[in-house]
Amino acid sequence: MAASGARPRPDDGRLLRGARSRARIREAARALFRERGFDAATLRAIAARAGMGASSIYRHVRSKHELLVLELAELQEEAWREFRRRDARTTATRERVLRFFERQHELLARHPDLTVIAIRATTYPDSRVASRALALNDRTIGLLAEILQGGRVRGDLDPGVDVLVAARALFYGAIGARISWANGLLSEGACRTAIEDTVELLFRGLGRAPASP
Amino acid sequence: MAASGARPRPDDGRLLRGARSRARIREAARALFRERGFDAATLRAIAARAGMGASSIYRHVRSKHELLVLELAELQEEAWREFRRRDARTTATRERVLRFFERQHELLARHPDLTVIAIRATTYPDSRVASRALALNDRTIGLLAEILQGGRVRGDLDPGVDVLVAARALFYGAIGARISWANGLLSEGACRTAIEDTVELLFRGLGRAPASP
DNA sequence: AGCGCTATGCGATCATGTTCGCATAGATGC
DNA sequence: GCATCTATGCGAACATGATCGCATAGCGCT
Repeated sequence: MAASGARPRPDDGRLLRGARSRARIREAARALFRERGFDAATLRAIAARAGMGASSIYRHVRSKHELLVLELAELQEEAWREFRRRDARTTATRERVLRFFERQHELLARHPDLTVIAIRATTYPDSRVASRALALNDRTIGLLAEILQGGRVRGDLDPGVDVLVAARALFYGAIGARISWANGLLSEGACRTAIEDTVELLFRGLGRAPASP
Repeated sequence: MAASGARPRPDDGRLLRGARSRARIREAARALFRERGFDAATLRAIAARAGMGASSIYRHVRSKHELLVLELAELQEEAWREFRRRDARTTATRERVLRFFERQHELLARHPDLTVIAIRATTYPDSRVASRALALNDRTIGLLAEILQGGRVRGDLDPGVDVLVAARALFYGAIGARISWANGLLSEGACRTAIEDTVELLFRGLGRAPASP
């Protein structure tokens, strides 16, 4: 593992070689994930494309799922950039939330496979991978909470709600729709509609009596 | 596969033997899942306990995950029985929903492993398994929708809400909390609280203006 | 140059879910 | 009773993610 201990010379030739190898591995993995999907992208194939033996990959990565997490982190970054580029803090909170899910969905829809496997990664015994996947989720939940909080201080939302709980509910509602979509039970449009419906529902609430404590 | 073609004699000795084998396999699988967890319950170990070779299992089951689905279906049944036993249709809808999640959680808490793997099963390439796992989810969503619908006709709920959307939101909210719990990020109590909070939130709604269309 | 040390790489090997070809036993038809 | 068919079972083999022990190379130190 390259990340441990003191590293006096960052220009150590070996470390540079390692960094280049890591880059090649990630590139190969990304390409193969997109070409064949996660499961069909064999470690041996990734290794071959990266120009090395399969076992060498484990010098740089703890498991195949870790490669996935790296890829997911990048996708998340991309979705966020796109969202932030167009986002205005003054927009109605509900709109902002909807826009966010739109951006996210735009990206995930291009990689249905990864969407599903991301969820799978969350269920793996290797707690390293699972918690990193969950951390990604938490980041998204955090962003949603931030949006909601903005709305709350602006008086856009019921001040009594816990924004974190709400953000979680929104997030997992979206996940649920995407699982169905990724399994072919929902068309892409229906998935988007389902997410919108969930947002709508959360804003309106189920109860008849509105602000009854 | 035993389920195909005509079966003139249901007392066919071979079929009986097959049925007994299936029963042994399921019993062995259940025991080992609980003793060691799904991943650590090797197919070869299951086979050994069932008194047969590993490959023979595949005469009765399409994959290891199918054994899981069988087990999950049984757990679901158990949770429902318990819920129905104590449920009264006249109770407040929110209470009923909370009680349902309580029963479900009681059971799942005894099998944290299965909780997680059930989600994983939902992400599997073998669409047979994935859709069966999803079907179980849909059943639960259906029950929740039924509860909500009962509340709606009784005037307990805002008549404008789509009970199915709401049921899904509730269900996936619970799933989200359980994923965190199963990964050790949430204590069991915190998981229950999180689910309750989600229910609470859904009933109250985020928006400030209550019944605005 | 020589000696350790560490990062990297590799082939053999393992564990495990799954598939395959073959064997057996029970049923059916003649 | 024999041929045939089918449900069941088995051991060998396969694919693949992961591990292990050993080799190599680049670095620092003397």
